[in-house]
Amino acid sequence: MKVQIPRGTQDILPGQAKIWQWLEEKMREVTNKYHFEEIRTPIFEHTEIFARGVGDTTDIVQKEMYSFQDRSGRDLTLRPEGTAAVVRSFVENKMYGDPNQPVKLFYIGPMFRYERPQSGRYRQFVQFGVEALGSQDPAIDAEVISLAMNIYREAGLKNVHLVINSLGDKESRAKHREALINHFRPRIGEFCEDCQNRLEKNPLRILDCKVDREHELMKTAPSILEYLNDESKVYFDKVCQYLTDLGIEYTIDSTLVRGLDYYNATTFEIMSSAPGFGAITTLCGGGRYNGLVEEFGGPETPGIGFALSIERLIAALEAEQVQPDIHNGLDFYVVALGERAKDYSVKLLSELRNNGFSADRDYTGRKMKAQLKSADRLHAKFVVIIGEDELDAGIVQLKNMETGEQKEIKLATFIEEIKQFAV
RNA sequence: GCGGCUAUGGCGAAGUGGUUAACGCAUCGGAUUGUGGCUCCGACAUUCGUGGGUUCGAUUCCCACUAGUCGCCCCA
Repeated sequence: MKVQIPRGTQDILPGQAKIWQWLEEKMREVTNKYHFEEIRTPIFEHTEIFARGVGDTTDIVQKEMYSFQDRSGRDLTLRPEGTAAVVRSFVENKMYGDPNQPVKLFYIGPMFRYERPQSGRYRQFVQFGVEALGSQDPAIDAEVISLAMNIYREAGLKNVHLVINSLGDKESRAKHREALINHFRPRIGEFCEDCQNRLEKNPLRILDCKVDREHELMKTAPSILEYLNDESKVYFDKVCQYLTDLGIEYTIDSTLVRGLDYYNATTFEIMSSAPGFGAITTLCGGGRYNGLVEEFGGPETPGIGFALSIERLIAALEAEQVQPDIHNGLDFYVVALGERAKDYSVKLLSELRNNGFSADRDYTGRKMKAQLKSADRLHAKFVVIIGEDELDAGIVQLKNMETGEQKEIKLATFIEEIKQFAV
């Protein structure tokens, strides 16, 4: 038997888990302020949900899904992203009938994609995401973006920047796509192999090719922004205006393309510019998905959301050397010497814990010196020492590990006295 | 799916085609019968990712596999 974690997954050990808890707490605080409420959907769905929602032609659906059949032959897939499932739930639970619109939801949980792992990319990773369904007010776009920026700020990141774009509506996109193909097709032979493949599949992608970035056709390529109809243009301007009002800096990048089919109108990414960060700089991606609810059989309902990866957020924290404010001190460590004292320490520990203190002791039969060393290593604030002499005298020694001071405490009034000194 | 690099004790890390596999950290024990952080002494890899090959002999060379890591595609 191979005792080995599956590829692209990771154990989050106690030290790291503290950082996760800290971040999750921050996220709950922020979403609470913005009044988004948590939704928990299953970790797997019918494969159809993602195929339809994310798009049949996307890389996610074509080559990255963890799909399987259950014992009854149902086609199921471990969720590769959160939005499709949230929209499925929105429709299935008829949340469009909720008098409180828009419906503002957030989720946090593992996602799965069958990819070759590298820095910032895993097969199981955790996304935090937000979805606002039922409003087409540019102010909600700005609110969603501001929420994301807030999370990074609360986490303590400095080197993040927002990139925003508008893909317009279906019609604008189709026209732009056609214009791009016409622009590149006559001379596509001069481009790299990847770009030649992109021409029909996703011509927008050609624009952020790293190989051919100096080609003259790149500079003269039609921009999506020129193809926006008046309505889309006004909407996008308004989103940008709100961002400015909120004091959020951004850059407009008309080549910003998102890899999922459901996006339209506003799209955005938040990237890390921290030095030493890996090749993958996208921390967060999101956008509008008007039309997705209808795709799942619901009424016409606009939506916008984003997803961010906790793993990448933590990587960014490390790159910026942000130290989360995490304390894990132990209040008491009980040093017991001899069988009788060890027996008694069980009671002492329980008393301490029942009074709200964190407390631990040695269970490996170490000598006193080693027990104190353990207490020191665990950053215990106090050590309670109990041996034969103390037991006979009905006392314990209370030692302050920071100052080294030590005093006797009567067992009869143990907790009362402890509370005086330890609080 | 494609490519580069890597794989030695709990961790970090030297090393050699030949027989005792450096060192540092951590850990444990002792110096100090019951008092931590400093110091000193001692202990701690029948074994060098797995499988195969070359060889009198492989941890060292070759191949495959597995895993890690970084990058491409694409994405969070």
